[in-house]
Amino acid sequence: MAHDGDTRRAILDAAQRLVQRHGINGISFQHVADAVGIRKASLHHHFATKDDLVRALLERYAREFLARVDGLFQGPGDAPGKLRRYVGLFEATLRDEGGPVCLCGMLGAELAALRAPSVRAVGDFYRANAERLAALLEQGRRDGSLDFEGSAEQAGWLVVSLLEGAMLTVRAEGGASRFRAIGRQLLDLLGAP
Amino acid sequence: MAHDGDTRRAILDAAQRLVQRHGINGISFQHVADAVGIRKASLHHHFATKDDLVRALLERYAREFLARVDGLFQGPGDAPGKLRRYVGLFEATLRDEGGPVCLCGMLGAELAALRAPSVRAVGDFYRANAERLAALLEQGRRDGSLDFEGSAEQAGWLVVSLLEGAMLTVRAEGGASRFRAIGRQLLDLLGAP
DNA sequence: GTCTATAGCGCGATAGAC
DNA sequence: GTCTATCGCGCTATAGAC
Repeated sequence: MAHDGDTRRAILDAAQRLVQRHGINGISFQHVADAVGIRKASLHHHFATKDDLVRALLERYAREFLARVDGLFQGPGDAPGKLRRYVGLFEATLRDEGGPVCLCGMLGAELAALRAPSVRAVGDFYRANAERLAALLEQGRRDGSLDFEGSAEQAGWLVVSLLEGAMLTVRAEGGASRFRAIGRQLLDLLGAP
Repeated sequence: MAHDGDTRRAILDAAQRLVQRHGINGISFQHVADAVGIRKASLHHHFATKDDLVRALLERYAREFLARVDGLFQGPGDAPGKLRRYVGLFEATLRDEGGPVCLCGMLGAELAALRAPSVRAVGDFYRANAERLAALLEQGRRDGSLDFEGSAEQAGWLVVSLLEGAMLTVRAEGGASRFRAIGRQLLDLLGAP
């Protein structure tokens, strides 16, 4: 590799894909090294322990995903349209080869294998999404483009839990088309036109 | 042990608790044997391979959970009340010590580690729940005790995905109280009084 | 920064005594 | 049916040459 940063990025890319499919307990340094095309010892040079790798994966994933969400929510369009495209962010992941799910959905299931800082990072990711959704839902309800009962804050948490859960369940039954149908049903329940 | 069936049941009980907390990739025969108080080799006498153990766990879990659902849905009460108690079935699991989740929610995340028959068993569990929920939701909408947009079938899938997802996400952020709040929000969105 | 080699341990699974 | 002992392998992590 020409630059050290290139190898580091290649490792994170390969590791993320593998964890999204198999989980952190389902992969090893050997699997990641094989996918990158380097030796196991070289991987340890960039990430000394598995925990270091997990923390780097979580940091990058949350930063990039939330940047996309902010770009979407702060851009033009009404609340229902933004919600549809938000669901599309998850759906795009699911359509990739090998049935990957949201990194934080997978690690949420394997929470017992994570150290406290990573547990917090997973929870922070859920919370950051729920808060952004709550603001969007409240705005949509105020301007009349959405119509639903209950608090926008709890509705935001419901949307996060639903999308994380749907990514996991549809791999066993229904696939991406079922995920799309669940996304449409969610918009129906939130009173989107 | 007096009867062989007692040991078998003790193994299944211990293994289920461990898998619900750590996942199938997060436990070993050694962990299960320690929890039961027998040796690893004795465990292999009852379940020759890990796959045999997983299949037995799935068979028993689905049978017992769906029996509870059927008893609930076929009993007295209106649709909103039955839905509330259905959510309570999941909530009861979550309140136990050590943060266990639905066995099939956990195994849905670790689907890549399962053989085809177990993958089918997980999908069948989701489907069985979604179908029972769809019938209940449709009945509630017809008798006016529920009020929501979209197809009851898709709404059933939404409820399953939401509850499986919420069990996983609230372990990282919010705990059982957040799960209850999400359950209430779901009933709001479905037009329950 | 990448490599070969290896330490030290836990894993699933099996053999065979009692 | 439960046990001790062990096989062969994969794991995380490290040492040290290049």
